[in-house]
Parts: sequence; C-alpha cells; structure tokens
Amino acid sequence: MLVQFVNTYYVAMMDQSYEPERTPAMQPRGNYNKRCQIIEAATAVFCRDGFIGASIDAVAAEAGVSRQTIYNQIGDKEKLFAEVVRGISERSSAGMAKTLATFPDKPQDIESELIAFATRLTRNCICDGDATALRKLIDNEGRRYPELFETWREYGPGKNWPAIAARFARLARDGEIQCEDSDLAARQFMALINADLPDPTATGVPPTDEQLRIAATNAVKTFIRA
Amino acid sequence: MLVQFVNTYYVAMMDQSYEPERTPAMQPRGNYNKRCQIIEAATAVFCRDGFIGASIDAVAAEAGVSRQTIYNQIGDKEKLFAEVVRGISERSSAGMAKTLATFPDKPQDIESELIAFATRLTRNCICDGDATALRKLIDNEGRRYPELFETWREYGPGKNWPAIAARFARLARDGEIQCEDSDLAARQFMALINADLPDPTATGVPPTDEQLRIAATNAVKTFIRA
DNA sequence: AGATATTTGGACACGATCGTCTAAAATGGA
DNA sequence: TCCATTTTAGACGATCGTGTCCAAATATCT
Repeated sequence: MLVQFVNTYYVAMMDQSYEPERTPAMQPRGNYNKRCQIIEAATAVFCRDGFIGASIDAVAAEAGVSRQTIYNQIGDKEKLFAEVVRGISERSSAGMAKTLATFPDKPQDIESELIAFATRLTRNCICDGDATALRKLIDNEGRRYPELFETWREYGPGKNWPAIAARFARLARDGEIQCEDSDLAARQFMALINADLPDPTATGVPPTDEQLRIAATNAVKTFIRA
Repeated sequence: MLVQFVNTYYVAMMDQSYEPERTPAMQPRGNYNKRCQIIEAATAVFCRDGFIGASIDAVAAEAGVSRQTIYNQIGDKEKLFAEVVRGISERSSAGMAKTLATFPDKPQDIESELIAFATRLTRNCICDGDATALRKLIDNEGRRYPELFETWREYGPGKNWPAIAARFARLARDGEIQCEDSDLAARQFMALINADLPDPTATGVPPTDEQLRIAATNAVKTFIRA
C-alpha cells in the first residue's frame, strides 16, 4: 500500500536523481514544483521532529503550501513519510552508484584500492546527512511503523547490495578476489564497514577522515582475511 | 525483556542510591512502592515509545496504578521523565563507581591496566541497556526539551566525570601518569572511549568483547600518547 | 475502631492533530 | 479571453493526550 504508491510525475523525473535543482525558472509542470516543495519540506521536518512529532501543518508551512495541497498531492501522513524515505533512499542509491563507478577496473593493489573505496563509500554515502537522518528515523519509528521499515529496506539495502555484489562478482571473475557468493560478500563488506564506524549520532559531529580511514582499513583487512 | 531487566537491576540498586531526594515535608507521604512502580513503568514506556510517544495512561496501565496517582506522586509528564532520567543516571553512576573501584591501587603496567579498565567501563556502564536507552532518548528529544538534557547532564557526566577525575588525580599524584588537569583528562578519556565504539543502535546487537577491546585499546593508546 | 491520608475511577475542559469537505481564488492551457 | 484544473483558506468532526477536579473507596496509623 505504502510502497505501491507511485506518482507519474515523480517517476518521470526520477531517472536521474531526486529533485533536480528546482530553480524558479524551470517548472515543467505546475504541480511537480509543488510536489517537490512538499517532499523537500517534509524531509526537513520529519528528520527534525521525527514521525510523531512532525505535523502536516508544519510541513505545509515549511513548504509554503496549503495543507490541503499535501493531501491532494501525496495522501496521508504515512504516504508522505514513505515518499520522504524513498526520496532519501533514491538519492543515497544514486550517490552509491556514483561512488561505485570510481572503483578502478584494473586495480593493482587490491587491498589499498578496497580501503580507499571503503573510505569514499563511508564518507560520501553512509555519513551523508540524509542517510544519517534516515537511519535515525528508521531506528526510532521503525518498530512502531513496520511498513516504513519495509520501504527503507526495499530502496536502501535492496538496491545497494546488489550493486556492490555485481562489482564483487566482476572482481572475482577477473581473479582479483575469491568468493563463492558475491551477494554474501557484499552484505558482509557493508556490515564490516558499518561495524567499525564511530557513532555519528552520539557526538553529533561527523567522524574525521582519519577515523574513516581507520575504520575502512580494519574492515578491509578483516574482509580480505576472510 | 527490557522491563524484566530494568526491574531486577532497579530493585537491586534501590536500597543504595535511588530516591535520595525527599524533602522532610513529604517524608511519610506517599507510598514508596507505588512511586517505584510508577517510575519503573515510566522507564520502560519512555524507553520504548520516546517522550512524545509515551502517554501517561500507558505508564499508569503498565504500573497498575491510577493516572491520578501519577500526578499526585510526581507531577506532570516532564517531571516524570526527569525522574526516569535521574533514576537511570543514578544507577549508571552507581555501576560506574563499582567499576571504578576495580582499578588496582598499584598498577604495574599502566597501559594494559587502563585498557582492561576501559573495556570493563564500556561493557558494564556505557553499553548497559538503560544507559543506551537513555542516550537514545536524550539524542531524540534533547533538543526539543532542553530541561531534560540538563537533568541528564547533571546526573550523568556531572557525577561520573569527577569520579574518574579523582581517580586520575590519584594516579598522577602517584606518578603513574602525567596530567595537569585531571578533569580535562577524565572528559577526554570518556570521549575517546565513546568515539571509537561501534554504533549499538544501528544493528541492535551489543558489540562483541573483541570490538570492545579494540575500541578500548585505541582509546588508551591515544590517551597515553597525549 | 476511628481518624487521617491516599488511591481510584470517571468526568471534564482544553488543546493539538488528522483527514475531509466546500466555496472562492489563482493558475495554466487553448 | 475563456475554460478547466489546481490551490487556498477556513470550518468541521473525530480522536487522542494532558492535566484538573471530585466523591467514593481504600489503606494506613494511633
């Protein structure tokens, strides 16, 4: 129900990335602009106040839009939140793909290349502001609203893991690494990276590059060893 | 499960340090038992549902108590939460004191002793269920309700840091370590331990002993170096 | 037992929020 | 310009949560 909700305008614009810079000059369709304003504001409000704390009126005010327009365009609060989750996940996924493309085709030193790659991955994707806020939201409200959790799982790991798995499969085919199950390898690689990462929510400040490098190194060393 | 855990730990610590704040006027007033039931239930509900999500009725139901009794005994919702925060912080502080006492008077290898101590500290105090839930609550609601944040700061770091600082001061006096400002050293020590700890909320599972050891080692090495 | 304090359950007022509805206003296309 | 669609503002009913009040029931103390 939540997930199956798909907007035509949205999908039409979605092939590149979420919310292409909405300069006031370009408005291909009137309500597309409004819709972007709404979801953009909703993202800010949900991330700031949480699901329960966020009110539709606050979103409307932040978006500079009537409350009714939100109901016209998106639907109820859960659909709005699902849309926010999807937006963040899409952008996160796009960033992941971009970072994935930076992995060299013919790595000379597989370990150092992997470390550098993991570092880029953590800094650009995992420690990204939206992604952090999203994980926090899922962590807070996920148990109470399982469908939100599902939306995240489908658009987050559901799209990232296969992408990394495909990359690993190619590496394995080229003899760079050894693994029977590239899917498993991808999941474990991500888990290792996440596991050895400082808690970003505790201090509020993003980890330093040094910390990122250390975490990535640990993860890759363990990964290579296995 | 959390309730069960909170229950036993709570009762165990109750006779020692909890509820010291009783003005003489209200001495015979109220039922200790009822009050404890209320705060116990409130702890569970707040940790489960967050501050906004928790309702007084839910706490009353969980405590097996009339809603009015809560208002009689504690006051409004914020006071109730402050009491929960205080309770957790008190117990946390007590556990901290107990762990502090395990530090040997005459350490032979200061570095390895510090590492072992930091490991105990993280496992017994920081990764404790209540403390984790509390940090999560503060992290979520702290910005919106600054007074809750204040309560935590007063009873958490406000009591833990001086205790550790005193320990460091003794070490410095005995020539085991060098530091001009033992307060600063204590704060930095705690920060370092926290900084290099895997995120417990991300996966939901507590970190392994190995992870704890690694984090503690990193923290201590950096600490010794400085 | 009798006096006092506490608890209880329900009713109440108040406010916040959700989601719906409707008529008027604004917007965009032909 | 005219017409269709969208947006807007406001009112509305419903629900939920807070905090108060009160009279009856209960527990506690002497």
